[in-house]
Amino acid sequence: MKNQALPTLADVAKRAKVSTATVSRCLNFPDQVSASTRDRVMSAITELGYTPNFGARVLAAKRTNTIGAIIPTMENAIFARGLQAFQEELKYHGFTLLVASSSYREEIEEEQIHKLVSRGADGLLLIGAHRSDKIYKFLEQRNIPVVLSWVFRPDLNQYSVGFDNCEAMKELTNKIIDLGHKNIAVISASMHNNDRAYQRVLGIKSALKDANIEEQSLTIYETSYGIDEGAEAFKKVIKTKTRPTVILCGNDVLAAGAMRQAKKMGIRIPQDISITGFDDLQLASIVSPSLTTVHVPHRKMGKDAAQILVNLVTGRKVKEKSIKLETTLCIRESLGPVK
Amino acid sequence: MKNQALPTLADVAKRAKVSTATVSRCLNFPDQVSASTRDRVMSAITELGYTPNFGARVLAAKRTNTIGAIIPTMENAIFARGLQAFQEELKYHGFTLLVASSSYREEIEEEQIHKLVSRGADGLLLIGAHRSDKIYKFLEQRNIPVVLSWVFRPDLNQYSVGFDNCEAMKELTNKIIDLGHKNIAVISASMHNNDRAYQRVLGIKSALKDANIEEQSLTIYETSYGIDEGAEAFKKVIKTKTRPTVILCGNDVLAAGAMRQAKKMGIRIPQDISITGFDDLQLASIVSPSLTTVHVPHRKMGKDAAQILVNLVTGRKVKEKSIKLETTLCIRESLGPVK
DNA sequence: TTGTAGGCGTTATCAC
DNA sequence: GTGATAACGCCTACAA
Repeated sequence: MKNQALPTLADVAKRAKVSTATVSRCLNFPDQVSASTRDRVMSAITELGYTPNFGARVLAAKRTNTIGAIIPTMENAIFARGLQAFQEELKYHGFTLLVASSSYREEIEEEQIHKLVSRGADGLLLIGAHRSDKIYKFLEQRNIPVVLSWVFRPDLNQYSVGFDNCEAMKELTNKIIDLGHKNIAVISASMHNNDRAYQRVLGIKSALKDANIEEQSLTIYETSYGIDEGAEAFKKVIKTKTRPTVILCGNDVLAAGAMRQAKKMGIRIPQDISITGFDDLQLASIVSPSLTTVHVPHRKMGKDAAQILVNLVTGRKVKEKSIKLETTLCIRESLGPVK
Repeated sequence: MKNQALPTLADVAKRAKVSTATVSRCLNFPDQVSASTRDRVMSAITELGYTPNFGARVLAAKRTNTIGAIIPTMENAIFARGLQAFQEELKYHGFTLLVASSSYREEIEEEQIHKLVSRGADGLLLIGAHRSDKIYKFLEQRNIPVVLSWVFRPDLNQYSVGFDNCEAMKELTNKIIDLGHKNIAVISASMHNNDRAYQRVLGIKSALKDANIEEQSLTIYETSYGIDEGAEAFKKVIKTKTRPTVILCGNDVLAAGAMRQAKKMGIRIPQDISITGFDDLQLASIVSPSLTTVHVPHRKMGKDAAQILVNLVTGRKVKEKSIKLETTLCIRESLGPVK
């Protein structure tokens, strides 16, 4: 009852009075078959409501036309949007996307990588570069092409398409220093296993150094992803001895939380304190005051990553190992000069 | 070169000096195997870096422990968040999630349904109820359990877990009428193939009727999903002869767009015009004025849907065909009394 | 252009 | 507890 037999290739073949090989060809290489038999086969297929069995097909053909992607979380709009573009491009090339999420946790990501590979993913899109050598070796041994995104890391022996997190944040920090800010606080995502967050903070430090501002005056607060987390962090950060005149947040969501909390506490932005984000989510231009942030070319990143992966998987050459995309500063109302 | 042979069950068996059957048992029913041989097999597995071949497994076992989900778009946070909960619950039960998106288009959804089924999805999560009989028949014939979410539709012969879109919107509209509003405009998602949008507008009409307000005074503007679309719609709607005193938006994103445009045009919210949304995305409480909206229990919906699907797929009984979840009104600053 | 037949890596049913 | 072995549904040389 549960498994009433589904039609198979053989059923179609019988009905169309041809061999299974011919049916298979109709599906995979239609022009190797004469028009008349093809018609006969095709109508047999629709009459029977036949759908090829994916498992069998994979087993026999050894490729799946499937690309896997692992993102930290679907709840973060920036990944979702990049992935949408990635998927559209894959589809255009006849590939299917398999998504998994890691909840920002390294061991879960490894688990998901194994799962996607065992499901026959022909290639993988991963976010960021921080992961164990072991897992990179595993993928190499399995001959599974990997593209890292959200980072530009020519220093690593991996394909990557993304932007320089360090440089982007440094640029923003320079701007902030120009405005006279010296007491700077940072609300960052956990840097431990997140090289994007780490690099961003690195960018801040580098800018400070260039400006001869001592690192001592830099308060860094690490927290996890979320609006409430941003708000909570703001509470903490605001009470450091020398109150910061600006808070650089590692992403827009943390910044939105910080802004919410500031308002709640009657602290005016940017008059009393400036706040900046990173990502340029839609919400950045909607909140008021509008949020100063760094625009990330998520759609282009997704599309480029898809193209590279398709090329790698189909055995074509890929010129550059790493593609660098530009970010742009979005100076909006939430950043003002220090008084 | 491309496909250096991966270790198979047979390789493991040889190395552990047992039969393939035993290795298979170690993997699937460990306690049917003696501890000593199990240890031997397990170490052989790690030494070889063996991973089971998914395709072969599916072919032989006829089930995939995979549930498919098709959402309109990953870019809409509300779906992404519901899906996250859905996925967590599935994982807890040992199932894997396969996601696809339809771009709000019926024919693409059908295509994706076929794809997921051919990939061996044991069950399917779909959003809303609007789709052809043909596709429902297809799924029934294939014996694939389906759960609809985002809607509560006891009138249909399908499992569903969600809320009553009509009732929820009616409740909000009643509140609005209480505040004295009579000139009402609606910015809705396209209703053509979207029963959630359709039902929401139905709720508005129903409330008007109950209050003896003639439908003539109701302006409905349909548009597609997006902030910019909401802004554009606002421009149009605001210039109807009798300018509305309130605009009900079909979702928070459209509402955010409308608010942005209102500000741009110097129209004050809620003094000059009230605006409401639907979904209660995080942005609803962050924008200012904060957005009056309807809270949707997305996480519970995802979790419940996962549980039902797991039960159906594993052949267990499911008591109720439709589960109704409650929505809650979130009255915030963007809604005021009519002057 | 079409057909034959072997094999892909597992699972599961038997015996032993 | 363990081992043979027959499916599972499709692809793809190789032949015709």
